[in-house]
Amino acid sequence: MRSVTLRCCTEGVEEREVTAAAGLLNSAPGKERLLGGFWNKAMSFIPLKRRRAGPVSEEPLDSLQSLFPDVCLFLVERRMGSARRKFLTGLAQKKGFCVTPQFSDQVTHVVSEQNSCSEVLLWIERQSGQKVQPGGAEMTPHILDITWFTESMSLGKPVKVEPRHCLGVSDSSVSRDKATQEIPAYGCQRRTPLHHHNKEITDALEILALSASFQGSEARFLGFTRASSVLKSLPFRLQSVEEVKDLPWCGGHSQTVIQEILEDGVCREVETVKNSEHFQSMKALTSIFGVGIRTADKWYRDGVRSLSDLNNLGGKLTAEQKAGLLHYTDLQQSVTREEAGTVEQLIKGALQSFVPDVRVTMTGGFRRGKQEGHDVDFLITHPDEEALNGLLRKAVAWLDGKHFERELRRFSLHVKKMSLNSHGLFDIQKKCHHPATSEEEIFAHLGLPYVPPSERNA
DNA sequence: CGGCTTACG
DNA sequence: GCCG
DNA sequence: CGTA
Repeated sequence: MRSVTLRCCTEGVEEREVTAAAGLLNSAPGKERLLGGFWNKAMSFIPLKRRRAGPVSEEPLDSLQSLFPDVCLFLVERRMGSARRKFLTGLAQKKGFCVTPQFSDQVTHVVSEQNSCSEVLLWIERQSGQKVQPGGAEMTPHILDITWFTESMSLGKPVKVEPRHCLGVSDSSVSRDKATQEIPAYGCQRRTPLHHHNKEITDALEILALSASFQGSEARFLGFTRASSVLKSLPFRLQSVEEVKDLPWCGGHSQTVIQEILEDGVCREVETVKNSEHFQSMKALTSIFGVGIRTADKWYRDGVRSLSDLNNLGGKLTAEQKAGLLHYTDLQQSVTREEAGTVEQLIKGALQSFVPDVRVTMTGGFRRGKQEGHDVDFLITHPDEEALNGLLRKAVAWLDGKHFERELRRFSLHVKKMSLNSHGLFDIQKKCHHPATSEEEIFAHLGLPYVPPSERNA
């Protein structure tokens, strides 16, 4: 096992991390040290005296009357889930929209997420017993995608209904051609499951990405990584290279790779890279904690090829690298999901014996559904801070999945002109922070459909 | 042809 | 490497 | 420069 990372948030204190040293859990004294080691540090972030949760100014319901009398929303809970529906309802009400919990003929805008039009109609009919006829008589509701909702929330008023917001009237009228479906360009606009249909190809592209980074080209690394990410989000298995011609990021070089894998099962360039001494050495050397590309490459030019060659390097190692080498095998061990769960219970139980209302949430790879990982991430939070500062900082920490997070920040900056940093969203042009209290609100404010953690493996 | 996440130790 |  |  590699490490346990805790992000600790408390009132008035910047988010801080405490990382326990590696391999401790495996030994009996290790457990002691695991808890003892970062324990005091972790506890020191939590106020000794529990502050009373401050007077939370609950907005009275009658102040939430609709600003838009001719608009009545109904949110379809199917595939949205009650928690998210509740959240979106609150968001809309805060912005002055009327949202009805029950479908009725008062409803003007039906909003759904991940349902087809016919699914929505069927669902409403079964739930409410009412027949809905979209596009028929003039007083019938719009059947809309969540995009209409998020755009309206961004603007603070109902946007004009456009064809792109509407779910197709009949499923057959919508093109079902899998090759022509629009795949958005940013990873944070797509759902990316951990397990997908084109692993052979994405593995190949990721080898080339890694190789590019070993050659010092972060840019080419990104190129291959984005191509790989797009293919991970495809809901089907590629059969021909033609199918990627219109996909973002799948340009000439990537297409060559894809075609070769599809036709021969292997790609010549990828095999060459995998067999190359530089690639193998760089992979071995950078696997040492504290050794990055620059150091590894310098060592390579000095003739170092493997870990054992490092003994001849003598004192040329930094303290961190010596530690990295010392704990090398420990650090290489991986943790199973079950072990992570055990650690979670261990930490949760122990922490809560001190401070009853502390909350422990697992984040990182396991939250995204991975069965194995090289570290376990937790977020430790305390209600005092939640009441005061909201959940945003934690939310940002939740937006994991390295590439996903990177894409989210790039989208935020380039499309929305907002910087997404550890303090939340900062509007560059208006020079102001946007009040956001949860992970979902970040997506909403960026006008993005919500992507659950398990689909952030971009 | 410029740009490619962000912050921290 | 790929896009705007 | 390295880590996440």
